[in-house]
Amino acid sequence: MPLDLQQELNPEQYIAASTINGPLLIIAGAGSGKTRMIIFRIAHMLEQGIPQSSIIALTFTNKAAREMTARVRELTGKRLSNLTLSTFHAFGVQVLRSHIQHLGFKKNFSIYDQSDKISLLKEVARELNITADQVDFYETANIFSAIKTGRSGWTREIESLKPMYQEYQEHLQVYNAVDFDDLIMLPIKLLEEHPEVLEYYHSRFRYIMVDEFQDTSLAQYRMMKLLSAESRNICVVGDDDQSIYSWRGANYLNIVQFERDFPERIEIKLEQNYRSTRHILDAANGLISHNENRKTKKLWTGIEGGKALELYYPEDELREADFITEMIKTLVMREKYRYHDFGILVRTNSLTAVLENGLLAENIPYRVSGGQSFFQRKEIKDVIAYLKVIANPDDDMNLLRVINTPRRGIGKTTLQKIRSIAEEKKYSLYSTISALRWATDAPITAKAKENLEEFIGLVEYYRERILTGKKMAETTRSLINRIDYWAHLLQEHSTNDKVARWKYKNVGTFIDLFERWENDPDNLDPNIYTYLNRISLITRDDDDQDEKGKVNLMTIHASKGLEFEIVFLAGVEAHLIPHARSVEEDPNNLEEERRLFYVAITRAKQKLYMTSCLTRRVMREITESGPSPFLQEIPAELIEIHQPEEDLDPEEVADMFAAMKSKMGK
DNA sequence: CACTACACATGCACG
DNA sequence: ATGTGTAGTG
Repeated sequence: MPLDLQQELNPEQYIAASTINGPLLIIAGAGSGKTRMIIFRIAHMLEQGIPQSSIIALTFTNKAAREMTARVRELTGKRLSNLTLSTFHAFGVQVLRSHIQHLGFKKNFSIYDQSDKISLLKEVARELNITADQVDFYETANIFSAIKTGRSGWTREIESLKPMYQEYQEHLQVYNAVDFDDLIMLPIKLLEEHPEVLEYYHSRFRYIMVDEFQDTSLAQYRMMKLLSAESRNICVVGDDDQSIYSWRGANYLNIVQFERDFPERIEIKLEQNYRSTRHILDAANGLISHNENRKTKKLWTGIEGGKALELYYPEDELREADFITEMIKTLVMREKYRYHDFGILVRTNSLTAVLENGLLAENIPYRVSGGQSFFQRKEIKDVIAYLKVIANPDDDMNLLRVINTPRRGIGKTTLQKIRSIAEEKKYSLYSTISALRWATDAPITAKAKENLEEFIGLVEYYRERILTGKKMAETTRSLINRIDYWAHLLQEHSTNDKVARWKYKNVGTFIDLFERWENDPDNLDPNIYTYLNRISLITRDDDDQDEKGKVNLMTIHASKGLEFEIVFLAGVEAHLIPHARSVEEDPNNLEEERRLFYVAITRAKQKLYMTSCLTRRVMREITESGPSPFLQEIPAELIEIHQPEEDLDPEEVADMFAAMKSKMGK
């Protein structure tokens, strides 16, 4: 049955979905049916006879990519093995897998995440005799990222970090490892410096789409521009008002740049909102109109009426949690809402703990997104580190992680000696150790040498088996037994074997996941490299078990793209939103903070409750808290304000104090 | 020389 | 709560 685009879409969506040639800029407001339009656009292209292999659609998260693939498959009923629908980073990995040898890396390269990166920086600092109190590694990592992606250059104040940067880059090369920024920058390098690579991608991808365009970085923009240089069939979809990732390099000015680079573009605005009531939308419009750097647009909705927004002033964060849980219970009971109809949004992750406690105390089922991802857990990272060393023995960071996990009698002194040899010869640790086996004058004790040989033997034995690509999960299980990881956990948590058991269970779950992936018939290329690349790209918001029947607790950032019948926005306070640190860093961030508030409001379909605490405990200290200045930018008639109770007599204060104390005690 | 226990500081806004 | 650095032990 052919698609009837005109029937399925509104007039603007229809033009957006049916215009497939030439550059196209789509400004899609919150809740305007953007994803649906994209799905139909892809389906329409396929129906027009464009081969799957010519289409590439780039998204921001794996989750979005997965959902879109599923929906296109559903709509077209086609198998989509040749359609490229992935994140920029996953596409980058794909490019590197095929062409990285041009850049002096081997195909079995490791991908370093933020924590690997920081370990490497520490290692580099050690070698340059820089101590931890001289540099902030976290900050340095961010500076290096900005340098690498071309967001900033070497200014005088950071010039002293230059040797460290060079050393960092050299180490990556020796370890045959790339960091997250390299996943974008190295493909750009390949496209720019190797004409045959550029030609290959030009002839392959004739139709390019980019979703969440407002969140693309300068580097990603360059990549996408390179890809579309020849065909000029480039469609970008975004909303400048929802650009909230500038700290990760996102630059909504790419929208302006696009208009310059593609003057022949067609521009379409999707302004009908299908999500929220008038009240909510008017509040959002009122707020965002205070931003100066934006494309003018006016969202409208056909959903009339609705209720006013409500603002409460709880005494402190414990009362805030009480208020929210009470309200949820009441609404579930009286108005037959389900738990999954509620979203509780916060500006920072640290605010979730108290709210979580409140939900727990009231037996309200909930799920938190964010926090540590499964793959970031220590015990999982240990197993992954073994696999990474097996896949790429030159990967020093992961080798250092596993060489003494569990303890095998290879201590500081021995390692220090090997490190200095490795550094001198510009070898990886693994090759240094391997070479040491034959050396008669090795400057290490016989015992240490024996231990090292045993370790190398272990890696080699498992490497051989894993690289066959058969029964990899089973082999991993055997490895975990062989090193007696269970004993290691027990010893590490000698006071609390519950923790040890829990962690061991996680390891089991990880291997089961690996096994399922390995045996998936849709998986065309089950080998250790593709698996490691895949899990390196998984981020925290990617768990797709969208559990029904649970209240959703998350940061505003994590809520982008989601919607809830009822939204609670907690901590609507002066130093939290706009976040003090953000504005302090750069006053221009104020507009981004406002966009963040805008995103929060527009998640709500029917009702928005906001809470602003009078006092809040931040790291031991109780601080006074004022309401967020953004509240005044929402038209007053849209908000119902519940003033705090004032002039408490001393007795009441004492009672409150006691109540607070007893709460904190549990 | 490896390993343990203990003191001590940090907690890194958002992925 | 967590990691990191250090002094003491076998």
